Amino acid sequence: MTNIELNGLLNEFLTRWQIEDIRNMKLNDYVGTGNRDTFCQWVETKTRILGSIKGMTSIKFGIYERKKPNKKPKNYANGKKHSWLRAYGNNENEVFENIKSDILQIIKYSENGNFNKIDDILLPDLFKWKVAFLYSNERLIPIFKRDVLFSIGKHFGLTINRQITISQIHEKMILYKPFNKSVYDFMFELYERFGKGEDKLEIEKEKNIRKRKGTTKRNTKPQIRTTSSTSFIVEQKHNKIQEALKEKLSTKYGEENVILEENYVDVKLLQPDYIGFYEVKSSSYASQCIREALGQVLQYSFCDTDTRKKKIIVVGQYPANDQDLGYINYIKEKLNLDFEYLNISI
DNA sequence: TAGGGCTCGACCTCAAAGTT
DNA sequence: AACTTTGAGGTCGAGCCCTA
Repeated sequence: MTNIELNGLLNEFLTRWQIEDIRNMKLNDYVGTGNRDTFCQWVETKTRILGSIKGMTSIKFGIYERKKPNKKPKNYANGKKHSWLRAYGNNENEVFENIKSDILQIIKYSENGNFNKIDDILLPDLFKWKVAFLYSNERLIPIFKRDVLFSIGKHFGLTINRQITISQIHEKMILYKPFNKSVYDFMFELYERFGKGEDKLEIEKEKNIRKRKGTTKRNTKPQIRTTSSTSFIVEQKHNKIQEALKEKLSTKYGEENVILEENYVDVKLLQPDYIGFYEVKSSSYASQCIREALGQVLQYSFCDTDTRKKKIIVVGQYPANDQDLGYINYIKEKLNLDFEYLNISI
């Protein structure tokens, strides 16, 4: 499974389960026996290769449909067909609405990078952090098993006691992710070191399964969809950032000085003493945005015939972290460019 | 080619350990 | 003490391969 394929699977998930789909979701779209297209099926099984949350029972979803309606587990609340965590309410509908609103919260927090707020959500860790990962724009490392997380946390210098939160460990992992490695590469690396023996086996097994399946018809389908869905998601994000940037610049400099999409330049800003070329990128890390944008922007500013001074600004969604800043300074130094990185949150 | 045996994944139950 | 989390393990059925 290459990074591109993993990324394609993620985008397939995000295309199938957009926020609107979740808002409109009914209980039987969420969990259900025999239905392969439920949200929980996607999170647990279809995207298993993006970080497994197999192991615990279906109660990790907060509510599940029992295969044998008559066998009622005594630890949970039971309806005719469903069982759920008592804390979520007294009947199926109430419980499901509460869980749905929690899931929407998780997605919102995750998209905005407010990972510490996710700790307080009632759903079991395994499931809620997988959901968070899927919507995090690859800004979490997909490792979810408690013990493995604890070993990793310890390795990164955290004191593991009962006060430690999962988000703290995730923040550490993100911090230590080398910027030239994908979250999946880093996940495999960490799992190699900190996953227990049996877990390693499971991953090996999965790898083999994927390899074998790679040649069958079944696997070509998602790959074909991959390309289109990738650009779909990326485009959506790009447009959102571009809109937000335009708003911000218009407010500050006046609408008449902000030009969209002229000669393929995402946003151009006209000022008496300079022209700003803004190139918008949707990647998850500042360094990546810069890498993708620089060539383009240099060319635009070179081709523009205006004699005013030219400023180049690469725009991404997230603030630059320490590694990104190092990269930015390096480029500035080496290339002697009037160049900035700007983040616009959406 | 029917059917026995086997494996594997999916789903589920149980109970111990942990938490509040 | 009551409830939640978690690992271990059981059951079921689909799919595969082998053999009569």
